[in-house]
Amino acid sequence: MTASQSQLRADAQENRARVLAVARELFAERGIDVPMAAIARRAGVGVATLYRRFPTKESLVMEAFTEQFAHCQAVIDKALLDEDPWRGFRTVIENVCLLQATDRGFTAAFVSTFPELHSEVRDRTWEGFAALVERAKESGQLRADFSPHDLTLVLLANSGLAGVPVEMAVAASQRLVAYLLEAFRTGTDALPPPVPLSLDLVLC
Amino acid sequence: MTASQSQLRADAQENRARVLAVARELFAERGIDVPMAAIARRAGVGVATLYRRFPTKESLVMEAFTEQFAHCQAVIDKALLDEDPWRGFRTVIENVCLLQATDRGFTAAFVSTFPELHSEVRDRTWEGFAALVERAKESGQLRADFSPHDLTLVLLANSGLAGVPVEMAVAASQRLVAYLLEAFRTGTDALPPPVPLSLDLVLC
DNA sequence: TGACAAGTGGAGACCCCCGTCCACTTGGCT
DNA sequence: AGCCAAGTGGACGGGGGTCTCCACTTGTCA
Repeated sequence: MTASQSQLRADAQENRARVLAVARELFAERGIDVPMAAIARRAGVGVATLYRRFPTKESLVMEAFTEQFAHCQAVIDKALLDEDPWRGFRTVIENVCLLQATDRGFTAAFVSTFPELHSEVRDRTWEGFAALVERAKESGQLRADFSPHDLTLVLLANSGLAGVPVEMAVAASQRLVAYLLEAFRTGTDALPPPVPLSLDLVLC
Repeated sequence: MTASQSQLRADAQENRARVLAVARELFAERGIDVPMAAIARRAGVGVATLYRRFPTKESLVMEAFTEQFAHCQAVIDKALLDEDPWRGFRTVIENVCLLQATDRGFTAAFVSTFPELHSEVRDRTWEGFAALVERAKESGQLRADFSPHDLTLVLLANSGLAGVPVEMAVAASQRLVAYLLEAFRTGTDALPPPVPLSLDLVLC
């Protein structure tokens, strides 16, 4: 029991965890633009504490979203094990888009922390997805001119929905994904119902 | 020749025009978040001049994008006159998405100035598009479960591409639109080529 | 229990934004 | 030519963001 996990004092360790939890909450709710002061306030600590644990805002963002990144990776890995190539492909797109629609900060965190520490993760993800695409094409269920780059296209498009209230964003995302999957495939399915989006909603 | 267009002094009139031109440029290039000071600087005037002509930033945005709004309206009106319902429908979506991909500030301007002065324009646009949808459905070329709200969905999705460099955004937008139109229709077309988007590009 | 390193919070330095104020300049009319 | 209202630009107030500094508190270990 010398250093169960780190040499942080017990109270400090607890504070750190609470900050991280609050950060995840607020980032998901309001995006990564929430002020550090807001996170500190809701966590019941001063800003200094926050900066002592996370030297920069970006490092906090990075740490806060690590589990989401891991989740994505897991989704892809699991999909590769699926016996039905199309179902694997579809599941990846659906899950990632759902995550994106649910967690407001996800995309921004993804891109803002991407170039740095995660290049290996990125490569692994990319390879995994490329393999998934290949499999799905070979099985004849995915159109031949689909490009792995289209994943980015989907992600970018789906990120455009981030502005609307969460439940709407989720519904809208589902419909968008359904449309796109239909275009990607060679069959036809029923779409989820239309979402009564209004342009007034786009900014907060 | 008493007051050819306004009672502004000649030099003031020229300054105003230059400010407006510069604003359009910068808004298109960098989005509506460009500082007023940047616009003033590039236009070769002081900020005061800028605020004298446009009491608030929003009014400048509004005025700068009026022609784009009008363009949208014109596109819809013209499409309603098209003898081929599907082509009209498709053209509207393609044109508006192209505008959106080309002009970085467009979407933000659209939504940020929408609630106020343009509600009548909005309604007219909406009605026009709804009619377009109806026509295209009746002709059997547009799927029956397409909702006019899906226009907003398309616009939101397409706005997600705003972050990447313009040429890429245009290409990406074209591919996205092609995918979506394919899903909206009942036929099949060749897609434009894949765009080698990388996630690193998303933020500037 | 006491000493001290580790931890803390709030004030404030620094920066960037919108919008205003005011002393100075300049176009246009007589 | 000369007057003056119209026009101008830069300094500045106010707000909000990130991150730092430092005097004070608190957990921990002997």
